[in-house]
Amino acid sequence: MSVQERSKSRRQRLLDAAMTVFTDQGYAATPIDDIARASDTSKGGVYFHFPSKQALFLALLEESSSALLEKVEAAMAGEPDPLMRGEAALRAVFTSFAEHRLLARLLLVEAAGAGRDFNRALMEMHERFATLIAECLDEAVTAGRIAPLDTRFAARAWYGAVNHTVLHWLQTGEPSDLESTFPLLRDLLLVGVVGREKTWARS
Amino acid sequence: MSVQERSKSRRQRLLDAAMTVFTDQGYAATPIDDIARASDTSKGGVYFHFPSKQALFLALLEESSSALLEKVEAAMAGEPDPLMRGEAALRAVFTSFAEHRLLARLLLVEAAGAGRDFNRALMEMHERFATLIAECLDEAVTAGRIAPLDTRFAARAWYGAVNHTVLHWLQTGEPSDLESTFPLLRDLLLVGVVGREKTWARS
DNA sequence: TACTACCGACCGACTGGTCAGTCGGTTTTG
DNA sequence: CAAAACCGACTGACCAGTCGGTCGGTAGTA
Repeated sequence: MSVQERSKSRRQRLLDAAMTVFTDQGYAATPIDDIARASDTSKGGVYFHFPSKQALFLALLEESSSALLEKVEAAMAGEPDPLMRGEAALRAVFTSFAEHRLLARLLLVEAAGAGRDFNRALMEMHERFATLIAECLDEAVTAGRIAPLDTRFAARAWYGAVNHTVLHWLQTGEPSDLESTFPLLRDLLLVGVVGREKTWARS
Repeated sequence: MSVQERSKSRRQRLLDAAMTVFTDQGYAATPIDDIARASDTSKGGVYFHFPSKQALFLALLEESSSALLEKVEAAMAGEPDPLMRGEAALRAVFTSFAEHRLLARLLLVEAAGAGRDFNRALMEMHERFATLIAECLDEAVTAGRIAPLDTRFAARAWYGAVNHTVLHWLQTGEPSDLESTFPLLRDLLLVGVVGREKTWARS
């Protein structure tokens, strides 16, 4: 294996370990040594790849949220209808979190209370997601599919509803199958925007 | 002032200072000495009233959320109609947060990422609020005002939407007048439950 | 009233442990 | 060999919690 490849895989190992340990113990309560041990490397190795503990956490946040965002955009790409696209986005977030508990914990729990610097980064991420939804709503308004409204605001409310539902699942484990709640939530949210009489033609 | 009175006011001074300092710097980043200084007392004094830093934070959480809950319940007490009562509850949460930024920051930001032990306490608090809403919805269903649905689930989604809206306001300061978004949010949420054709008779 | 004995509230210097970040040395690769 | 990657002992700062001590008030006594 070349040096660059080795280095890259090292870096990835570190991020993976950081994900596990940070989400298990929380940012503040996690010593760098734990990450070094969990990644089967060393403290010096961590500091070779990342300038500080904070930078490591930030990189982890960045990497994770970008991956999620890509997944969501991919899911949306297939749908021509704006409302369908919105639904697809929401569903993608849902299923991703359901599959990756740690990701959910990282983005929704740990990042929130880890300090001022992280809050800003986290909020930016939330806004990126909200923007995707808002754009769908905008298009739907333009197309006359739904009545005009403050789409950014509605998008954030949606997103908040999703987050809190996932959060509840994270903390209590209920419902055991997170994805089963998706249709419930989708209907609740969509009706709020399109009105009951036009509700999704679906089960 | 009697000894007991003095002691009680001392304790309150400590909680007030803790509120200020914790919400400013975050739980982990706040040394007890800072709270001692901010309350114009001493480290020993803090540990006389609270067995540990964690216990102090927990007491603060408990006290704050209980106060908020009482306010909400008081607001609900006046309304005979279940849907009105739900609206009143939501509005009370909204206005309380708008008036007390620090309270919002404590309950929605700091408590979230301060560690496992706190998450449980926080979740319990969220559930208490969600229960209030769910009970309104249940009554409304029984009265035939709205179609049957998983009311606990809907209540949590509502609550999440509110939280995220407040959170966004906290972090960005937009909109400058938080309470102005209440009608917007209320309509969005209520329509999701009652359907558009029955929407609140109001502006 | 005056004097004393006592006690709960409070103080802050100190301790023991922890941990982010450093640095001189070692290994691996090209 | 040179350079990049990596290691882990070490340092300095920081901080939760402790503990011996002070002080103001209160109760008991005469």
